[in-house]
Amino acid sequence: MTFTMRSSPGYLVNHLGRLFAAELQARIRPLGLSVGVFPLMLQLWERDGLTQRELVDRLGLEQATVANTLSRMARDGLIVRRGDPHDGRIARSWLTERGRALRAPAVAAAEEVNAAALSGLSERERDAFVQLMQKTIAQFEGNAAG
Amino acid sequence: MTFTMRSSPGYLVNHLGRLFAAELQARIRPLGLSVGVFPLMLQLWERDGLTQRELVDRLGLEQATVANTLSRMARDGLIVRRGDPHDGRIARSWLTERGRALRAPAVAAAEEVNAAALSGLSERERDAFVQLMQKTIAQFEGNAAG
DNA sequence: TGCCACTCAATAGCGTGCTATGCAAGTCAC
DNA sequence: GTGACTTGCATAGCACGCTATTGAGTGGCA
Repeated sequence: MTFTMRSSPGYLVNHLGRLFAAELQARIRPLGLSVGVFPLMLQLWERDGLTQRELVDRLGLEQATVANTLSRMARDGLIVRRGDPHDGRIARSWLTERGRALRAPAVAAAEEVNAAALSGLSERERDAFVQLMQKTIAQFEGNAAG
Repeated sequence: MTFTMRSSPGYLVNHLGRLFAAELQARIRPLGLSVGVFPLMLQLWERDGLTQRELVDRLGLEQATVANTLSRMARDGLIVRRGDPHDGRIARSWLTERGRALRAPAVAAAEEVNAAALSGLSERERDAFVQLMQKTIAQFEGNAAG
């Protein structure tokens, strides 16, 4: 059994990830969003005023990555960062009006991308696909920490 | 049906891609390789002396990405680039001895990552997973060009 | 022959991820 | 209360992907 890219799960998942990201990028760019900020926005739309640490824990990104992304988001007027009155180390991120207003169109865009990408699969296959990914992610995160 | 990250194929595939990449990175770093060069090395191990254009076509990356990656590979002594004697525009990439020697351990590392990642799935599930990814990739590439 | 269009590759500039490091603020031991 | 540890965030520097632009070489055609 020789190793080939086209049958390597690692390669396939990365390649597919790029395709998804490019498609989403194209659809949310007109809104002034980009793929990197999207997961952060999802969290903040859910609940405002999170700390950087909380975002790191929820998203599985590194602290430095979140710090950089928040900086861009602040620069682009999606959020404002304000210190916590009780703990001087903490900076909480709050959506601006503009950031808040993007929720519906952005989520719609993401749903469109998902639907288009999986349009060649049956309902059953789609569910299986999602479950296989969740299971594999759990496998990774079950090992070394999370 | 509300939108959630944990059930969004796009988010899952990207998250899983990062996990795979991190795991592979950790295993091939001791060899002096990184995840970005890996697909290019696979092509060159298969056949030496490819042009940048040929690599772009085989890998579905942008020309600029391949150019940058080849530069790093040359800097790190994995390849040498030599012009084509018949066409002055073309630069072909040739593996160095060192680059050539890394094939076996690098492929072994990738196979280990795949095996570890999918160790929680049955044989049947693994096959289904790979097929679902191939099918979804084909769906994407079937649309706008390839 | 001389020009134009095309192709190939390099480069600039940026987003998004990482590791490593530093600093300021809080906390705990004593 | 002081010193040491911990926690939260920022920054530097790099890999790796992208778009856009540039420049050099080829080839066709008037």
